[in-house]
This record gives sequence, C-alpha cells and structure tokens, in this order.
Amino acid sequence: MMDGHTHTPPTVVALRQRGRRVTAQRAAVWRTLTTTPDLHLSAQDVTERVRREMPHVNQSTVYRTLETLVAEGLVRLTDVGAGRALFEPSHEHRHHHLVCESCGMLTHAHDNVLDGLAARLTETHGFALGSGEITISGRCHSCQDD
Amino acid sequence: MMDGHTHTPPTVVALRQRGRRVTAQRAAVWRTLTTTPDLHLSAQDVTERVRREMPHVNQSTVYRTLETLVAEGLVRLTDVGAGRALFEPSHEHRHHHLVCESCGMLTHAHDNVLDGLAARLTETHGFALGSGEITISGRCHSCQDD
DNA sequence: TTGCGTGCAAAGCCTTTGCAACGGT
DNA sequence: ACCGTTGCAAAGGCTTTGCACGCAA
Repeated sequence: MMDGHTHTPPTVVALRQRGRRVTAQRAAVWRTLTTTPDLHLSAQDVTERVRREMPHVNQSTVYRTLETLVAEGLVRLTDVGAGRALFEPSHEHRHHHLVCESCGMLTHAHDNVLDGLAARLTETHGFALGSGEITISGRCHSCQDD
Repeated sequence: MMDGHTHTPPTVVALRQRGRRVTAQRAAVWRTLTTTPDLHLSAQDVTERVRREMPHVNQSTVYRTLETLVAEGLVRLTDVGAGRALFEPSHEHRHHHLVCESCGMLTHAHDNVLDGLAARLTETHGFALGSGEITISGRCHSCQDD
C-alpha cells in the first residue's frame, strides 16, 4: 500500500518520539478510551472492551498500557475514591468530577464552579491546584431524598 | 469499686444506646483515633497502633470496629484516593483535605476555602455537597518545584 | 537484530466473610 | 443465658511482578 499522504496520528507520533512502540494492544486500548470519552472507564472496563475486539489480550497488558499512556500524558488517571480509578483521554477539556456517594454516578463539572478556589488555596496553604482536576463527593440530583 | 460519681464517656453511651457492646478492642481503637486526632490513620495504621497495647487483636476486628464506629457516626471515613482510606474521630471540626500528589502529605483546610462552592454545585448540577468533606489533590508547598 | 512489549502464572496488598468460641449486659 | 463480638483462616477483588517468547523498529 502506497500511502504517502497518510497523516500519522498524533498518538503514534507521541509514543514513537519517546522510543515506545506502537502495538495492536496499545492501539486497541487507546481506541477504547477515545471512542467513549465520557464513560469513565476503570482498568477492568477497558480490558473487557478491548477483549471484544481482541479476546486474547491479557489483563496485565492493559494495566501496563494504561500506565504507559498516563506516563506519556496521553491519558489522565482520576482516582474517585472507594477503589475506583478511572481513565480518560487527556485531550478532553479540563473538568472536575462529581461522584454521588449513594449511587456512585459520576458527572463532569465545568472548571468555573471552583471560582477562585485555586487562588485561595495558594494564599492560605501554599497549595497548588495546578492543572489537576478535583473530585467532589456528595449526592446527585436523583439521590437527594434517600 | 464504688464509683457512683463516674461520668460514663459519651462514646460508651452512644454505643450502648444502640445495643452495641463496649469491648476492650473497641475502646483501644477509639483511644488510638482520639489520642492522635490529626494523624489520618489508615485501617492498617490503627491495627498497628492498637497492637502496641494489645498484641493479639486481630486485623479483621479492627476493620469491623472501624466500620461500626463509622456507622454510629463516631468516626469519619475519608477516602483520599490511591487506595488510601483514612479514619478520624468525627468530633473534629468540619474541614477538607489537601493531598499532595507528589509526597502524599495530607493537610486540613478550613471550610471557608470553598466559599460558596456548595451553592454553585446545587445551582448548576443539582448536586448536594451536604455535610461531606472534600478532598483536593495538588502539590503542597514543599513539592512545588519538582 | 535489538530490546521493548506481551502473555502467563504467581504473588501482593488490602479488605471481607464464615464459623466456632468468647464475653458483655 | 442470650446474642453481639472476636479470632482465625480462607477467600475475594484489584493490581503488580518475574520470566521467556514475540514482534515493532
């Protein structure tokens, strides 16, 4: 196949530039995360989905791949507590997470809900929010009256 | 021992009122949490400390005791992510937690740093912060320049 | 060809659970 | 004496690791 016009995907470039290899498994993990960007997948979720296309892919490969993608800054890892670590492609816009402590539902919240929190934290505690996202637990709309 | 003047500790009262028994193990766990209130102990930390006084206390007893104390509202459980679940006596004033993503250090932040966050969340997402505390991860003062 | 990545299996870590004995009330 | 609690041991769920083979570059 002559394809001199093909644009190499940025992800592939990013990996190769750091001397990392682009394998079918890594591609599948990346595809899984990017085709369902707002699904908040756990490592096990990713494994399950990857296996629909490639049934033989090993669990530990998925863990190692996610670790690699996080290390390369391509994927963002959010720990929402209760042992739930969720992965999202990091090209998503900056947002925060609202976790319902009753039903576990997860929602994105726009950055502006924080309204100056970062500044106040720096002032009072010398603590830098940086580019990090924060996770807020509480009760979602439908669990308000339990 | 005649001790008609002795005040039964509130904790004991709280437990007995609900038909729960006050055992040496529960007392030791409670003592451990209250004598080092700002230490943010994990279940394993508590076990270790309890065993300094009572070496034979079982790990699962500590887990069950902490669960009980949380259920009775005497202890507050805070999940700061990365598999760290921390216990504090709940008579402490309301505060939030700042976790350094570099060194793991944990700091308390006064409630007022949030400054209206609860209201904004309710307005925009129908999400109730309730009495819950929130955990904020970022970089502490000493890890600012890594 | 080189050595990074994968699969497999085993181990690790924290936490939960079943069951018989123990001990608060 | 009753029944909530404990200790012990085993299992559970998720994640990590060691090692030999396989494959991207």
